[in-house]
Amino acid sequence: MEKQLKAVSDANRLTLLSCLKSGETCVCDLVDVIGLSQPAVSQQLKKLEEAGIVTARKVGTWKHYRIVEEQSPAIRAIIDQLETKSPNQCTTCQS
Amino acid sequence: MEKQLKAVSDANRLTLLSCLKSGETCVCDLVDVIGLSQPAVSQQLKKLEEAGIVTARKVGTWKHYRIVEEQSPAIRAIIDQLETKSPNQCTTCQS
DNA sequence: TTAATATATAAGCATATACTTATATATAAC
DNA sequence: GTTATATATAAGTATATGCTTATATATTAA
Repeated sequence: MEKQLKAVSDANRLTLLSCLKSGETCVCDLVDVIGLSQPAVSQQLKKLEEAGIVTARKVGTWKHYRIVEEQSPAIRAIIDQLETKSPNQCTTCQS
Repeated sequence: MEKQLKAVSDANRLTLLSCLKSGETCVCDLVDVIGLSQPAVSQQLKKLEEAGIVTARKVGTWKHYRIVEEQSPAIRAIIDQLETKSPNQCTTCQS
């Protein structure tokens, strides 16, 4: 429980989750939204993944992240409480 | 939201909340449970208080902390998911 | 095969966090 | 008033966190 809560208790990671609420999103689109460097976003996504909150699917060079459906009630409630944010989709990585 | 999540994403503070689920508890009893120094517990309680998750009532030299009833769904769900832990009550500060 | 692109990992660094010990404050007991 | 007790605050320090830049890896395109 602590690990999952640590994973979501960060403004940037909450923003990532807001974006992922709109559906599967590739890393490059998330980078545009967050306004951090690509490695920073990659590292944040890794934390969310290690906590079991998001998962990823590789499509060519791209990687599409999404929120794991099955969640504890607490994590579910946190995600539900986030606004949904729709990042612009880059033209290259639409699958 | 971030502030509240940061406040609860710590093992010791989650344990404090577990204890407070059993009802109003004075600091000295919480110190016994946590096994940290008294100042450490005091500081953790302050974080929870500043996040609006707990509140306190002073009774003489003692201070009784309790969980704030009204909570956002997310924080509510987190607290609900914690087990209830009943700390031993010290003989002096029973009010 | 070479160049370009998407993502991940590594290393370094600045800031945040969470303890500790020491001390302050407030109340109670004598 | 003096002493003891409960709690809070302050200062110091070790570790964790979250960026950055540089580099590695994998895939695609030419």
